Amino acid sequence: MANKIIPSVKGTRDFYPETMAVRTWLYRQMRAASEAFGYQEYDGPFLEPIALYAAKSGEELVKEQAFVFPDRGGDLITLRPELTPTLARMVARKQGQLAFPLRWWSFGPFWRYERPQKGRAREFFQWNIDMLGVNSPEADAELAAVGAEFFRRAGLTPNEVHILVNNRRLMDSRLDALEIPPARRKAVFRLIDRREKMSAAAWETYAGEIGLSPAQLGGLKALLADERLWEQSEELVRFFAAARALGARDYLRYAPHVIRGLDYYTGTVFEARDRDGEFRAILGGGRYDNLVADVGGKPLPGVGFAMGDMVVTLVLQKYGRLPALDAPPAPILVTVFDADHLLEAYRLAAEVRREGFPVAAYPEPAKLGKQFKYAARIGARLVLVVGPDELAQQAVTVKNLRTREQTTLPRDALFQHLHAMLAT
RNA sequence: GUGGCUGUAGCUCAAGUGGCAGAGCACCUGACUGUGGAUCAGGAUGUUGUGGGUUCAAGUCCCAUCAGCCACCCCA
Repeated sequence: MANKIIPSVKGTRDFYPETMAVRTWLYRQMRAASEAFGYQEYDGPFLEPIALYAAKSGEELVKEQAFVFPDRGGDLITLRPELTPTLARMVARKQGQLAFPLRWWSFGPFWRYERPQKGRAREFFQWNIDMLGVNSPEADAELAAVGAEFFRRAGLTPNEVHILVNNRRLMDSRLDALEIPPARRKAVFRLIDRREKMSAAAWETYAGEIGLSPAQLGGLKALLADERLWEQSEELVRFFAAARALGARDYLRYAPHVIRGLDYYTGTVFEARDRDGEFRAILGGGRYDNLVADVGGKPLPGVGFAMGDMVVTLVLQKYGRLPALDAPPAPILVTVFDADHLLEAYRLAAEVRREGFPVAAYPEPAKLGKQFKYAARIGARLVLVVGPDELAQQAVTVKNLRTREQTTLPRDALFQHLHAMLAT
């Protein structure tokens, strides 16, 4: 029994119908938000050569976190840890044939060999959405607006989640002003990224370790405290103006400490969080120029974001926004009175199906009590019975499990009755 | 990859300082030889995550391992 069940692979999840319904529902909201802005769905292979990721991505993502294994021919295969390189290749291959600005979105599984924990598994689903071929703050704002649209459709309000925005070029120019050399830029970005995770003292010590002078540290702290820093960036000024016009401004907020981990972001970056800061980022994205050139295409600017299925589900649970997803497999169950009436029951089930109702038929003769109990278990609303009495009068018995009312009616009146009973 | 907590029937959990493994819910059967979620009466269930070790004796102690959770790392 239990000791014989082969365990699932670490960090993977079994999607029972209830959780599968959540995944499907998320997919539907993502689709709705994407298509509302004119984005087309696409997908790539789940298996990719490791070389695709060697070109870019964060080094750790490929070296430490990707599932890599040799296929039977000896080639190294990767279970895709992210979609962006695949997107870059797909675009590079047909660059001359595609209409830009290109708006594409996707939802599918990804794999990363990490230690599972809250909001993070080794196999997860992710929504990716990108616009390629333009380099405008307005395009950036549109992507943020798509994210906001998703939250709105999912029932998450600006009081519960927000999208924090910053711009790397802005931060670069400010760091220039502090005379922090480009060589140290990466370390300083990491420092900024970790501000809220460390104590103030530890953070300042860390700043000293990466070579910041007290004056530079002071300047940096002033930067990170300046909520109006964005007003000095023409890109961000236009970004917020466009977001306002798009009706997404209430979800957006400038946040000087948001910098994002991935190296390839070049301009505006953003991430969504629950406002209590309880969970990790719900989505993350930004402008990444030169991506397509990295895989051999012509240079092409782009902006996009990714949202995993796990954190957003936690947030939706926290705020009680997951809809009741307990739809029964079928609202109608046809019982099998006994072995002699099995085919009669099946003929009835087929007729009702042809009328357009989803119908489950009991798959073998069994006591009616057992079949009624089963009907109640699966959440069926109506139970149909054709036994000897009904057959003799060309009738069907219909029991409404909610009201417990039962009537026997002629077959030609059945459909009308079913429509009426299931209408509410 | 580093550190911490946890692991007992399908589920939630019990089993003073080591002494023959239990309850509730759920499940199955029957009362109800044409009817459900109610009631009542019965019933089945675990090599206590796995593998070693200490002991006369281990769910209970020790070691290892696996899994889950949490933090770090990284990020969705």
